Amino acid sequence: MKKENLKYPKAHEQFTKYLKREKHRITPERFEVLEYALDYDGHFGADELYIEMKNFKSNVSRATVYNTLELLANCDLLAKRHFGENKTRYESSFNRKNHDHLICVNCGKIKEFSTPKMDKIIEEVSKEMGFESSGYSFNIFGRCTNKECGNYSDE
Amino acid sequence: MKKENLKYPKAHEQFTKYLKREKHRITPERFEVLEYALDYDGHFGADELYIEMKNFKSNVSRATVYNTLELLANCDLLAKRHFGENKTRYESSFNRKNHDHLICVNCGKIKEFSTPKMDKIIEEVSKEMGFESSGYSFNIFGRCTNKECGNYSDE
DNA sequence: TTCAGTGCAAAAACTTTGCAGGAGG
DNA sequence: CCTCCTGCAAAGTTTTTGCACTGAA
Repeated sequence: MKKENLKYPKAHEQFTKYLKREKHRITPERFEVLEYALDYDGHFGADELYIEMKNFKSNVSRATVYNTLELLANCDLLAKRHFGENKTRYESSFNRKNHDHLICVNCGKIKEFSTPKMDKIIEEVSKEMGFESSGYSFNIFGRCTNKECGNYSDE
Repeated sequence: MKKENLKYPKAHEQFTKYLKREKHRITPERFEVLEYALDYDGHFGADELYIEMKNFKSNVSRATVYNTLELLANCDLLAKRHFGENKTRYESSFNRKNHDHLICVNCGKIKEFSTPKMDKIIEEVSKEMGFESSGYSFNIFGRCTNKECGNYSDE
């Protein structure tokens, strides 16, 4: 069941431009992955998205999902994340501002935050170390201090 | 070939204390992993260390290496790292000060840096978000700007 | 027409688990 | 003596690869 009407025309356009520029072919499967990825609420792993798509009767293969997520990350429609597990997670970065993460090691919840100070630090460090930065990851691990945190589920 | 003379008596002591406190048994295998881990130059994965130990005719099993590295991380003799690959890396944090990492996406090299500003940011964010922080990871990705960077090897 | 992209399944890379036997406390 | 720990191998998880076929340009 392919989706007929595009929910994210701007994202489609951006992806199309990228694919042309990098001389990748424009295929319906790639746009199908795009739609599901942007629809996904929160962070997801490649295999999770694949399963989700299978549940909705999509025929896109696992290999294509992995391949396409990589492309979507390359053109900044998705952001790659690593939260200390041995798997790559993605999240939509389409029309969202940059942010970093607080990860509760007790309940597993992930909160977002952002601070303008990071940019300055990265700039300073890069200059000092002879480095041209293209991205970063900043995760704080710890525990929520609110009451409802307590029932750990490892996701 | 077990190592007969201990290269890291202080670390042994610290590990022993931890094992007793947490009611884990004190076994020669665990100390053997400790020695190899602290001897390792730079960051390493669990399996890498296992192979290294095998090469030196150690009989310690894979499961024990994985288990022991986890224990060593828990008592702060090692630090766990995730550099955007889907594997856990460790590095000695015994007698070393905290530091963050610059990762060259071109040549794979990892440089270390540290800045006192991170502590302040973490404190501020934690207070603001209702969070009790116990650790963090901060990696900057980009490219070295020096000449010898150019031959990418994915390690 | 051509070759990159696809689907599928098999393999790879890393980690965890089950089990039986052995040693630490 | 009672478990916890160990070694081994098997299984689990996530990602990548090989191959034959298809469809975008």
